[in-house]
Amino acid sequence: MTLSEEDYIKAIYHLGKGMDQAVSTNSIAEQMDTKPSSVTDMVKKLSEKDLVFYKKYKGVLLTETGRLSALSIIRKHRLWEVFLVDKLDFAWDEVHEVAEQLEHIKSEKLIDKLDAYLGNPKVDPHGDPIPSKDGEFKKSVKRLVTELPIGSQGICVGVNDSSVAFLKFLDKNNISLGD
Amino acid sequence: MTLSEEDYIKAIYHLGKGMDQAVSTNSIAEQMDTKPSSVTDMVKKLSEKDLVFYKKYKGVLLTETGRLSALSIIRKHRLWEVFLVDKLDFAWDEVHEVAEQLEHIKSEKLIDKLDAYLGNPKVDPHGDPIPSKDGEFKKSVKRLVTELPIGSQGICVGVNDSSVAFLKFLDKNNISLGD
DNA sequence: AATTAATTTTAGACAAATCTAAATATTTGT
DNA sequence: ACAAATATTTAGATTTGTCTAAAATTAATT
Repeated sequence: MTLSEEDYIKAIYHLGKGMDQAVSTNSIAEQMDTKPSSVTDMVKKLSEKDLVFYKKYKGVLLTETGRLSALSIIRKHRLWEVFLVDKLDFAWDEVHEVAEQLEHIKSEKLIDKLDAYLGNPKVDPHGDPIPSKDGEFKKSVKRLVTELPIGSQGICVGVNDSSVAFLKFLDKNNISLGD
Repeated sequence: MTLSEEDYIKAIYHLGKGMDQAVSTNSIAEQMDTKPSSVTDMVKKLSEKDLVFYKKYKGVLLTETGRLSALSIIRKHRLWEVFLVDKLDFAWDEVHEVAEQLEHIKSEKLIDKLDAYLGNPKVDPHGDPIPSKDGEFKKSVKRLVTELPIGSQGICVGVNDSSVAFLKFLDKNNISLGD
């Protein structure tokens, strides 16, 4: 799988929310910052390789193979994010761009060893779940505190606003990741 | 700089032994497992970008910019090798292929932080020196034990034969990396 | 020094991934 | 339900990195 193919598969996965939702050409183009015509071309190629189901004008859907490929890429992305934050002291909001590159490194052994080295983490620094080697993971239900009914409980897994001011505010109120 | 350009620059550096030796089209082609005609094309492009000096039929030489680029790539390659061996428990002879991919990751911050995390190592797992951020490094003189005059001293920085049998032999004789 | 051999370059072609502009389908609004 | 708007695909072109085959240059040999 080429770098570009991987990017498309990942985008289709995210837009289709895991699976079962057909994804439009235009939405892929927007997500990937490219033109719809380019998407059509690539989607044909992915279809040839049995990574997606594709019917002209009807949108696109990942096959099981495609879904597993997407999860494998997401697994790598999130493991690298954990590495960057836990080991290299990156801030939450600095890791995405670099992980975007690291996720394409091809070596199963590397990912296995990295996973073990990080202590087999189950979530990334943003609280998103890390799929297991065989593509299993529990969909995390993330909600804004403001949307939680009063009295209910939850674990803090991330912030939308990562400005210094807001992080300081959280600090003052003794709220941090994992609480 | 594209991935392919980086590979060429690195190959030219290695073939030219650091600098000052003009490198032939054919030798680059052989090193990179490609055709001489492809090398000619690429070398023209690198010349446009002032990464190499190029005179038709006369071979190729890195410019100062080219040399620094090469050293930056080599720095990344070797730091990643240290990471793979020291932190992820890879064996000496397993790291090259993966480091070959990791060396192309673009993020200065990443390399700075990785360097610090690894304790600013000066040599990679094969005993080759790691260039500093600004391209400084001392050329290591590596020699085979069999070539050393009797009575002289040295530090063991690597092996040519990494077979299990030979490594066990070294173990029995209490010789290990760094001794 | 002239001819043969080796190396290097050019010319033209190809695959991958993209683009623009035009054509075709589908959806929407009334 | 049909015209207008929107979405999607096709056709043809471009860029990057590569290739083959042929031409040009340099090196080697007798």
